[in-house]
Amino acid sequence: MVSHKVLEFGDDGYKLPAQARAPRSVRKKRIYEKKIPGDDKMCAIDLLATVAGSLLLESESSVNAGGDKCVVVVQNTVKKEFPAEENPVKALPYLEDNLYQRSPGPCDNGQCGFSSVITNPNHLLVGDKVEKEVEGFSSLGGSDSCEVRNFSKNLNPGVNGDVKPDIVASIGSNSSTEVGACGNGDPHDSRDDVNLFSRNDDDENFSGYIRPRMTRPVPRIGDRRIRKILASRHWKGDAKPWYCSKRSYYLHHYQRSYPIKKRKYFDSISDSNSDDYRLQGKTRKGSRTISSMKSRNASFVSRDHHVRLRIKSFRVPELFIEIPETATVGSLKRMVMEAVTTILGDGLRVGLMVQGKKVRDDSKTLLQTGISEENNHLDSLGFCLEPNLETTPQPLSSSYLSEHACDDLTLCRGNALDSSHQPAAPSQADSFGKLGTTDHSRALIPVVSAAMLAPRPPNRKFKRTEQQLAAQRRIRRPFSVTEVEALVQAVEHLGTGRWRDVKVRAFEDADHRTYVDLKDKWKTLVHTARISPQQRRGEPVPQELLDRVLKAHAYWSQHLMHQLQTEPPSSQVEALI
DNA sequence: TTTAGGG
DNA sequence: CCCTAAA
Repeated sequence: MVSHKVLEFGDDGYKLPAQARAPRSVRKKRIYEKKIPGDDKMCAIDLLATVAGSLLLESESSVNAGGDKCVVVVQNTVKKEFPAEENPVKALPYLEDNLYQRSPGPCDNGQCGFSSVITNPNHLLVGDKVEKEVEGFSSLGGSDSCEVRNFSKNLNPGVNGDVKPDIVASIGSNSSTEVGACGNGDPHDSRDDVNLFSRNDDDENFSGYIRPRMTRPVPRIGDRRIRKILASRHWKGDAKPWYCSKRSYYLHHYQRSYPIKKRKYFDSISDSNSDDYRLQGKTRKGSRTISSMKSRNASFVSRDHHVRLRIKSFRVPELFIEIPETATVGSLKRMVMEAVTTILGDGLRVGLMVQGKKVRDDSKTLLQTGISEENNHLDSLGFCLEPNLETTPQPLSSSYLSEHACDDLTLCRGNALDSSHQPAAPSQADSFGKLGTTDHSRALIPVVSAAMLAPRPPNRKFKRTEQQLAAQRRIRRPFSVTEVEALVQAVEHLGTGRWRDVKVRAFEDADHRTYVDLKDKWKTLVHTARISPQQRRGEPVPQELLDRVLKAHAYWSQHLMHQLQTEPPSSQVEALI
């Protein structure tokens, strides 16, 4: 028999219902062993999404909050509040700063992730199509729902030219797999930020957002966990959302930025990408801080009532790959690629959570939803990426991708490269702007855009679904006579209603046998014992064992009462046997 | 998370 | 083995 190695990538801390999604291997650990602290945070495939929202209150000038990889700007622009001819002009400087005035950052290995730009339809903040977009919005009748306009902007220092779509996965000690964006985490571009950094992180739960990250290469495969398991699911598409827990809050006042970061569930993550999120268990305090700051600075309230959010990096969920030891490295790579591609290509949609509740009504305004600087709901805002299981094809033609996505790309690039629009810090623009733009960002945009915007090719989808099913299904593992013996013995003692105990008692070390498996096996054993030997299939089970099965089954059928209590007296068990 | 049952 | 309603 060929043994398999199950490579486990990633641990986002996003948890799915164990029984529903978690790979059996993981599930088993969680259920029976419970030995690994934090293991419960493992999620199966759950894709991605680490999202951090950051609130930015209005600021006249640029805010170089960019300390991290991804930037998402959401603006709840309302038409009447923002005359078409005015908004873009105002917004542009800000955005440009945020998106492009970044240091190349620690992406020295050239592996940058992507960031997202979310903006109102009438408020395309990037690119030379602003006016057009605004006009278009006007005709939309003031829809204020946000939509993803572009999805990816990362800085790739020093690299020019075409770069193929690339996904960077960082595999850390925490098994975090992340489509990371990096390379824009440099603080140099903001003096105010520097001040922030001088601040003690332990103080007030602040963490200098723009603190330079350690230049650790994103992909770290060295300490990934490799668990040898006989069976494990590959990964499974699921409707469960991958909630994001990372959040960052930024309050910007004039030229200052006051990054406030909070972190709720990712304390265990040690990846450098998350270094600046270390605010263990201080979420509440952080919120208070925000409030106090707001009260102290009335001007924090945006004149334009914009809500600015920052979403940092979307993660690729944990991947589980089962592959024979004899497989080639190449095949392993292909498997990983396939898994990642499947995740990204299977269609994603953005979910929004406000105060723990999902906001499904896309027509609501941010104000109505409570996403506003005027209230405290900001600290409970979260985005998540979830699989788009809709069967209905999205109204986007396939050409959308090839054209519009590229347009967006072009927009980003063009703007990014053009530093002349950046009044706030031209020098910085010169320093990093030209370097940092695009290549990598561009690399990821197509992928992500495709995932976000493109309709899934029906045929391909179907095919993949089948593939997934095949990949998900655990391999069949017929019970050996030895196993049957162990099962029968355990049931004789414990009864037929305590499969968990049976598991612990007799199959503790059999990772691939869940209590459900044992229950199922018992069921088939009983059935097998009742049918004629001619009708039985598979490896024959000794009649002696089948007899015990029937005997035990009969016994426990008569002792359901006791079953819940304790084992029957050994004498009875003896008699039973 | 487990159990209990149908698929 | 899978999927899930229930507890």
